[in-house]
Amino acid sequence: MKAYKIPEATVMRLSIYSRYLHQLMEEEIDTIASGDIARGVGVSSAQVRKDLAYFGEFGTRGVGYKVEELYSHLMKILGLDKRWSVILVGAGKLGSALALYHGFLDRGFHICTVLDIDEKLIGTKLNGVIIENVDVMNARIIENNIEIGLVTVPALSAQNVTDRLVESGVSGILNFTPRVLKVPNHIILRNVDLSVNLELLSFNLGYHYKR
Amino acid sequence: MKAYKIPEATVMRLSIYSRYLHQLMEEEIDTIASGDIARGVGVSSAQVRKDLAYFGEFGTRGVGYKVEELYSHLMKILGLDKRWSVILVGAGKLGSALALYHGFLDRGFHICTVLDIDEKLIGTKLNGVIIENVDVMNARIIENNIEIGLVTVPALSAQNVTDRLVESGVSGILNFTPRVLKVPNHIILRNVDLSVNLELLSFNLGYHYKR
DNA sequence: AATTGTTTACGAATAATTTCACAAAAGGTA
DNA sequence: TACCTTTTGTGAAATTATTCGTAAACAATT
Repeated sequence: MKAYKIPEATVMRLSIYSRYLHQLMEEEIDTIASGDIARGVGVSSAQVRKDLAYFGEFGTRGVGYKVEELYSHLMKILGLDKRWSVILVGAGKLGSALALYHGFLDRGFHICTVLDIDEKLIGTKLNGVIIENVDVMNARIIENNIEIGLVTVPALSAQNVTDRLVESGVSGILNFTPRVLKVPNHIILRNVDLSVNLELLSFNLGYHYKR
Repeated sequence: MKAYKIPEATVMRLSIYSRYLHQLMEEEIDTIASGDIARGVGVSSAQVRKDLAYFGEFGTRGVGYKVEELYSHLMKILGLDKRWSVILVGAGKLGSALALYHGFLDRGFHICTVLDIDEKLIGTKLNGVIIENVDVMNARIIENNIEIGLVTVPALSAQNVTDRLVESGVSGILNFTPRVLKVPNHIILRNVDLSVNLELLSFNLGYHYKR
């Protein structure tokens, strides 16, 4: 274990492993070998061990891993042993879809503030949270200790909203718009493209390599 | 150009490039260099050229690429020059979120059938499409020429729904459940995890490599 | 206590992807 | 026409990620 730079693919897989381990816990299985995890999530056993090796030694030779123990290690590594406060900016189709989706809360991401500029939306509730005017952004971020912002506004407002999120002090931003956003170095930015997966599927269905 | 196996990362980037080119078309820019695309989407110019090189020679040395021309090449490569008929199985929180999201239709993916087993949902409309009982799956897939299925049911039903989709003749499946699904070799399967991006963010925010 | 069968951890080997660097092609200019 | 500038296309090099192969560790059994 040396752990300087962890490959993104490794982190993604850890997230997958953790979900699989959770499933095993429900099935009351308490020990598992890398090969079983591998089969369970569709990678190689060497991959599983290599991924884990970035962070330490969690297993017992000849035995495997204690499910609960490994699970909590992974959750800790992923930063999911705490509750994250999240602000959602843009309560349109995509934004409200995300707000309604339970998968985030299940993993500790609590959308505690939802903002928009549309007067028709402001004041209505989304999954129990009142949609407010973007003007209150700074106040809400500070009072709720919000660290993560989800940007689901129209492309043209994306950079503006992002700048305001940064000024207000969030540390991470998940950008759902198809725009490249500029943020200072200390801010973690990730871009999400919902339809890219469908397009990958479309490519694989259609592209039967000419030549 | 040899193009046997195209890296997945390349296909993802093509999708990004295509969106950026579309933006350029709206701005009525008609020629662009790889370096500009690169800056626009946040990769290196060599990367852009390498990615394109898998599929042919689209540019003019000393000049760059004709925006519209490259755009339509990319859309063709990605299989987005046609309309895809899509079936959505599972009209719960996540399913309805996806059905309401416009981004899919914008890229040619038309969700023309939505199924569920919940009597309370069946008969109601989602984005203009009536939710029907899963019993009609086979009929709808055939009559609408559906090739792609989105699985947004609870984890426990996922494999069952998948099997039925395969039997009914879809060629591609996008799995939104946290389960590893088994499909025959000729079926293209992709797994999507909505919260994995948030978790990657969480990891990057939290993990300041001990040792 | 010795033996056997597993399974991890990890360095080494291999494979895949990205970046580099430059010749070749095109357009513009004199 | 010759020359200059720009930018592509692409092998080669560098980097990054994955797989392989095996020693070491452990449990179970005799």
